This record gives sequence, structure tokens and C-alpha cells, in this order.
Amino acid sequence: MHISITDDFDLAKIARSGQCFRVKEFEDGSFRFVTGREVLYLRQSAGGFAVSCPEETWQRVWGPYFDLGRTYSAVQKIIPESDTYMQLAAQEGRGIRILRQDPWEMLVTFIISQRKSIPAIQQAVELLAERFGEAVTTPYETLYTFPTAEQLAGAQAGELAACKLGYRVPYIQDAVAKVLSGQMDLAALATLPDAELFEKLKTIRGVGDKVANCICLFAYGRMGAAPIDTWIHKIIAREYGGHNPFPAYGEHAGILQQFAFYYAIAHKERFT
DNA sequence: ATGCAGGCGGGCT
DNA sequence: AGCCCGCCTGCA
Repeated sequence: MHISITDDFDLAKIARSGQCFRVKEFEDGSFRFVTGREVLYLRQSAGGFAVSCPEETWQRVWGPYFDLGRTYSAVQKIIPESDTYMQLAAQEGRGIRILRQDPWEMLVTFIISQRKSIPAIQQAVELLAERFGEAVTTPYETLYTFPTAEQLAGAQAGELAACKLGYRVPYIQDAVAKVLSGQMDLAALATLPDAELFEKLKTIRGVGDKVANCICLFAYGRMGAAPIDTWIHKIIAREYGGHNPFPAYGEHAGILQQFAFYYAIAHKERFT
């Protein structure tokens, strides 16, 4: 099927923006995204995109996933002239979207992410999926779903450790236990105000400010959440004299944070 | 080879 | 409340 997207939308930038760890970029310029049991292949073609799913699935699953209901081009215009770094970052990051991903997957993935590089995170997530997820076969490949809490519940600590989770194993076990017991109802959390959602997520071991903000932003679409990782920390120190510029951007903070992050990793030399 | 990579928990002040 | 240290593991 062929679709058109009029707003800012750049697959390569989205794939490299560090918010999703299971996206695959093929040599012919096409991309693969996975959420739940749904797998999407798409590539840019003549004024739009060729997508592997039917219209119904695109509307129901992938439109929300790519946050197509929001106009990202408008965000470019709200940055004041005085914020020169953000102007630059927003220009460079134009086309990135904040993906609306599965809360459970984000919870586990961002617990894993601490003290790991992006390739290392990807590796651990793939190992988890291969060992505990379910196989899904497409015309192009066989891949594995991200394991549910139920699927991880039976895992021995040693099996989790074999997925290169290291000291995070008890954190993942705590997340599994809290979700299975109903103590942490991830679907119900969607109705909570931002601050309450944030605090509730932090009751899981291994979830601190940064990880909780990532989950708020990438799973619950809380655009005011602006996670401060080492790169954003460097940006604040180096470009803003230690003053965090993101809170002042309110409900645009999360999107701008993502632009700022993308700019930093694309120009590492400027921050090292 | 020390230090670091998209932090966090626990103990201390 | 804020600071410091240790921590699985892979990599340069």
C-alpha cells in the first residue's frame, strides 16, 4: 500500500534517534518496525511511503505509533531566536517523531539501558526476545516479539543474566512481579496526570528520574517529559551554562529534547 | 589498560 | 536534599 505523510517525517532520523531499539534499517533504504505482534516494512517512494500493511492496520496501529495526529513542523516555530542551540538542533532533527511504544517494552528496555551503549541495549533486547518472545514470520524474515511479563515470569535469574542484563536482573524481576501482581497496572497508568505517572513508575526498582521520564515520553506520549541522560547533561553544561532549558518549553520539551539529543550524538566531537 | 557507555540504589552528611 | 560509590559487561 502507498500512503502520504504531509508533516515532518524522516525514517532514518527516527531509527537513529535512540528511542526504539528494535528498528532495522535495510540496505535498500527500507525500514522495519515492530510493536506487539505487528511488523511493518516501509520505505520512501514517489512523494510518499510504500508500507507493508493494509490501510486498516496503518490507521489503527502505525498512525498512533508514529504520532501522526500531531503536527511536528509547528514545533520548529516556537523556539526563540535567542536559543541558538535549540534552533540548530531542531533544524537538524527535523523529521524525528516521538514514537508511541508499548509501556511494558519501554519499562524493561529503559531499565536495561542504564550504563549501556545503544548497540549493547539492542543486543540485550534481541536476546530477551529470542529466548522469551514468540516467533513471527514475515515474507522477509522470522523475528521475535518482545516478551510479555507473563513470558518473563518463568525465567530463572541465570537465564536473564545470559541476556546480558548484568546487575539489572533483580530490577527486571521486580518489574515482572509488580506487573503480574497487579500492583503496577501499566494500562491504567495512562489516565494518571504526568507527575503521578512519573512517581508511580519510580516505585519499580531500577527506575529513577531518567528511566521514568523515558517511559513517560516514549510509552505514554507525555511530551512535557524531557529525560536528562549523559548527552543532555553535556548539552546543558556546555550550551546552557548549567541551566536546564527544557522545563521552559512546557509541552514541547520532550520533542525538543529528542532533537537536542539527536544533534549531540550526530556531532559527538562537539561534546567530547 | 583504565575509563566510560543514554543510571540507580544505598549509605552518608 | 545532595554527594559519593559500587555495580554487570563490552569496548576502545
